Amino acid sequence: MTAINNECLKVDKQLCFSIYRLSNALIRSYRPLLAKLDLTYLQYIVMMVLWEHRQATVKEIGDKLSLDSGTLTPLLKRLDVKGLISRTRCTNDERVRNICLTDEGLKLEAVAATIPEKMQCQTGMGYEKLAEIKKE
Amino acid sequence: MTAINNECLKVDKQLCFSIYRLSNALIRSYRPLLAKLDLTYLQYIVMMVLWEHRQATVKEIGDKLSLDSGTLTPLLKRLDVKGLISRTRCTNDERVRNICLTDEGLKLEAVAATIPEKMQCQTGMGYEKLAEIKKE
DNA sequence: GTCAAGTGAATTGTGCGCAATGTATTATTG
DNA sequence: CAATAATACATTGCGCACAATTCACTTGAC
Repeated sequence: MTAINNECLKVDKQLCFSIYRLSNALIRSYRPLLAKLDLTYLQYIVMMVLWEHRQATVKEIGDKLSLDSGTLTPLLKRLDVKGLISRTRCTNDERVRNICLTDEGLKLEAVAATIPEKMQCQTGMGYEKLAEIKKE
Repeated sequence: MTAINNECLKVDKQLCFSIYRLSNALIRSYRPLLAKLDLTYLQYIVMMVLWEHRQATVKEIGDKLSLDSGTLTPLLKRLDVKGLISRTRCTNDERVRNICLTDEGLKLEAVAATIPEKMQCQTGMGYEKLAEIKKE
């Protein structure tokens, strides 16, 4: 009953907020599984890139995940402290960091491999529908 | 060619990560519009609850948005500092905070009302598809 | 009334997200 | 070759998310 009362200004109608809430909820549901690996969800995603490519630069990881160095640098330091990766400078181009899996990081893939199937109630369904929305 | 090489452990196949990335991208696209209101996306969402209900307790806002007091308390303090809300204690139950719009907070609705239509390229389409996925 | 349990917020600490800035290092241009 | 621009990270600072803890207050059992 106000001057405005715009339906579009109601939370329940917001597509963006629905996706935001869903994203939080999904990551939350990963948490107990990932606790066994001592990884956060984003750390798990970064490890996934490395399990697939064995090594990568910070920029390559950032491009792949749409994340910048402000997010990745501290995260990679934490993975380094955990002993899962090494962060050496490239000899050709000293600006570049070469992120490599350690043996321990490599071994973790076997443990992580059990996670997707435990989450498969979410994954596998609805994926095609997502692809459409993703195009914006 | 490793022992594991699980397709499910590839980032591109991850439904959760697609949603996470989409959520970040959508909120990023709101940022320039919200900068004119001096609000973050989450502050905008909380204001939306208040524009609709005029007042609410911290718990009510938290239930509506699936957020806890650890997130809301500092956010509400910032809205208070901006002069958009007041945070009084309930007289019946001193534990409860009553969050109310100020006149300035109320006025902001008129400015905010222009945002949904500017974002309507995203909103309005794909909404039905989302509803399916949201059910999990 | 008194004690125990429950509830609503606030606090603390860790880890993102991201803009803005800084710092080497490399590439380019005149 | 020197000056400039571009590149790859690192740093800083703010604002979420959320688990865990604490505090104040209320309610319920006796």
